[in-house]
Amino acid sequence: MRLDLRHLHLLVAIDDLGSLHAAARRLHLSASALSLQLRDLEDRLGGQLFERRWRRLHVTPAGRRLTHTARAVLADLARAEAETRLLLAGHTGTLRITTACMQTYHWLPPVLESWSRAHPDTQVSIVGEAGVAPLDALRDGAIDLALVVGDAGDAPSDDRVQFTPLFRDELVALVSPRHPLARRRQVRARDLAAEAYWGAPDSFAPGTPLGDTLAADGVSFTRVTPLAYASGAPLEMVRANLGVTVCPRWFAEPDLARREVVALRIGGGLWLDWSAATARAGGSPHTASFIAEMKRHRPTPSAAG
DNA sequence: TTCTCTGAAAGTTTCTCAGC
DNA sequence: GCTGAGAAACTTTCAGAGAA
Repeated sequence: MRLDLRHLHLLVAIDDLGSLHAAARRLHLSASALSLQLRDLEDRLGGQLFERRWRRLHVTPAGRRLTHTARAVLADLARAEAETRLLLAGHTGTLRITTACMQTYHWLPPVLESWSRAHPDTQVSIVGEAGVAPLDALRDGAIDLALVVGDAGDAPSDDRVQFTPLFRDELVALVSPRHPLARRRQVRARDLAAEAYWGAPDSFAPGTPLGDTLAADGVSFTRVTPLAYASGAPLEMVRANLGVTVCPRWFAEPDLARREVVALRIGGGLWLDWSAATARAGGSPHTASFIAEMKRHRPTPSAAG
């Protein structure tokens, strides 16, 4: 069994466009050539990748699996090609970063914009998949810099990783102004546990500030709807008075300013210390200037509570 | 010889439109 | 609104050409 690059291009083009004819136009081939390629690929794999329905091709579950990988491989290859061109042209390379928390993408754009203007020869690449285990990615050399919660005191002892404190922000509970808890300035973990929770379950996983507070009170959320913070959906649910969510105060600052939600301190206050983790040796020479740029754009003390 | 391509032709399905 | 004819669009198959 041997998959060629042309097969990957074929899969993605048909999946995108829904027909062999359109895919052929995109790939600058004849439809008959693509038909043969597709049949060849299906013969090699021993099954259908696209279901022929009338004049359209619909991807099968098996085809979807392979198409997903084809997209990733082609995207990776395109990145590698672009970076290689930059290197060959004398540019200084790429700064690869990741973050352990999707919420940071709200303040990263101005950092990226400002830093890229000052470093036009260096491309910043956000390695999203490394966010799952950023320190591992750092040790493996897959990234140059990771935005993480915590510092050297929280991480397992490792001489290869260096932490630079960036800022501290407060984790608050958000409710609608119409919610009964909205009249309070402060809530206990057990008050929140009785509510419907909208947000990522890993935000109250064991070891997180919220998870530890819930555990200390001997309670846990029973009605949880997993939603990505980056989608904005948890805040929409809170605004509709359908429950609570917990996130950094600065993240909800626009909604707080418009009085569309109310922020409540949890217990005596839950705090997140954000750091930039970098490799002590062998990393990109640009990490220091990027960290300096992040410090310039960090959430302000008033927004961070 | 093998692989990959093009072009022609056949067959299928959808779209459009006139006629009822 | 329904029906049928013709046009258009599409996939598939086949024969043959060109490159390695």
